[in-house]
Amino acid sequence: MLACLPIGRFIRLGDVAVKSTNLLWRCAFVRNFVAYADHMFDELPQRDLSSLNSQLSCYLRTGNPNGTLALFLEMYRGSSDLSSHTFTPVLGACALLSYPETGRQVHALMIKEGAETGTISKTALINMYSKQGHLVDSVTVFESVEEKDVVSWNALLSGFLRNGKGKEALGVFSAMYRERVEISEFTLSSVVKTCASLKILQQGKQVHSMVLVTGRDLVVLGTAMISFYSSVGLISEAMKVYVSLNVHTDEVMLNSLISGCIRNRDYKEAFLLMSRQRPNVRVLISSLAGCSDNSDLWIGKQIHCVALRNDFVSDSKLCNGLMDMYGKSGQIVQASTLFESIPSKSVVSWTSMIDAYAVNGDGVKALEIFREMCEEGSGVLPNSVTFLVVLSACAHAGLVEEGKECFSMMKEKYLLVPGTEHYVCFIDILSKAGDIEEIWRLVERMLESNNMNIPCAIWVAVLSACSLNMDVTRGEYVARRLMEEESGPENASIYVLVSNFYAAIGKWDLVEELRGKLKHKGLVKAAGHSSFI
DNA sequence: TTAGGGTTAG
Repeated sequence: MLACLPIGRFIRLGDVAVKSTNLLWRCAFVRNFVAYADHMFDELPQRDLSSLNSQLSCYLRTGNPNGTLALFLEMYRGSSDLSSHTFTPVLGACALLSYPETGRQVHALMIKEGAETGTISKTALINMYSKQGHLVDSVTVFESVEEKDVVSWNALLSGFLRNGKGKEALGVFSAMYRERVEISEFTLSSVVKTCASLKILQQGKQVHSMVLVTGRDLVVLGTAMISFYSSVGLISEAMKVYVSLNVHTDEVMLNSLISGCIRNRDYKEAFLLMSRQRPNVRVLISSLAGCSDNSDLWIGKQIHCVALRNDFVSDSKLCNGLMDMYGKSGQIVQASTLFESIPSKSVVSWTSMIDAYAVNGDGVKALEIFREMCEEGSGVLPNSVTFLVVLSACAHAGLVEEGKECFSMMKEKYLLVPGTEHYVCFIDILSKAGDIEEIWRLVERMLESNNMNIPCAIWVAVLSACSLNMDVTRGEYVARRLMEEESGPENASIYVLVSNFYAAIGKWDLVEELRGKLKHKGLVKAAGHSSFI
């Protein structure tokens, strides 16, 4: 990987705003940096390397990553004296601000300065890459760590978790056992969260036992356990954890339990718990998310009232939550009124509003808001979630040309790489328009560029398209590929899909064969064993 | 100087 890094292309940070063609970077740079660079450093009493490094991490710790980057820029301009202690907070700031190119450039500079070696520096790189979604780079750095410690392992584990790779995160946990790494409370915390994201009850209970055995950081780990039990629908178990810990003053823990109660529709308990502390913005936002998921307008309105009484409605994140709740409950007028009331609309505000129109069946209005967002005056740029929402709106409303336009705009104007979900959505748009030829051209391009490796979800979308458009030959090809690649009983939905395709084209013998196989697989039970070891 | 618990959009 190191050979691929842009050392030769390293540009002074100060010049990047002019030279980079990356639109996102350019906007972020102009908006955030210039104000800092001019004012902040003359007042520093000492300017030796050690005090400057402390200042860098101080900015980061106090929630001012722009300050970290601005000071680094100043140091880079004024001195060639940089140490590994300089780079770790800078990498943290890059990760926080989502400056992908800057992170790579800092990595390149670390190599140039000889500051890239050592477990701590490399762990900071593992985190930076994983926080920016570059898991492959993160893993490559991890593999290059000569003396891996529990922190570098934990960084790898939480990196997988952060990027939605729960199974891989559990794989890291197993590897830690194999390698006899002494796990820490940080490891357990990430594993609990992984179990929650995968909604795997048995493994989560196993980790709960480990938590009880270690007996460390029970407030933090207890909160993670409360979230876990809430997410698998066992709010009574979450409550037991809360009661057993006998810690009733920790706001984070109480917030977790309250939003868990809302998510599990235990409203009486939620409001009882809420009365134990002064309401705070965070608990209302997470409770609203629960209402959105449950489409529970009545409770959402109650929370809106609590927010009004406590003067929280000036908080734009809370407004986003309210807007989403109203949108998902079909109250488009209320959602729109809230949207208009937000003075500085973020990409989340815009995306929520677009989605509200989309899920209420008004694809045309969703596109109108999207276009408004893309105008220069809006001050925000659409991201990959925005495009997913817009493509989904086009798919549902049958807006084929608009969908095509958005898909190419995403790649060409906003330099965003479409993910699997975007392709699935786009294939759906083309399928509904009957354009199976265009779908196939897309598949062929993906086969060429991805070295024959296309995610299963995309093949599923293509097979649905073949089914809908009665393309028997290509459908059979896709069905064969899917059956070759997918073999576990956990993929029963693939069997059903392929079987439905054969039914649609009248090949009943194959339908029967598949149903037999599915039945057989369903009867095969795995031998009992520990889930992790 | 590195990792963990409760917030908003898919």
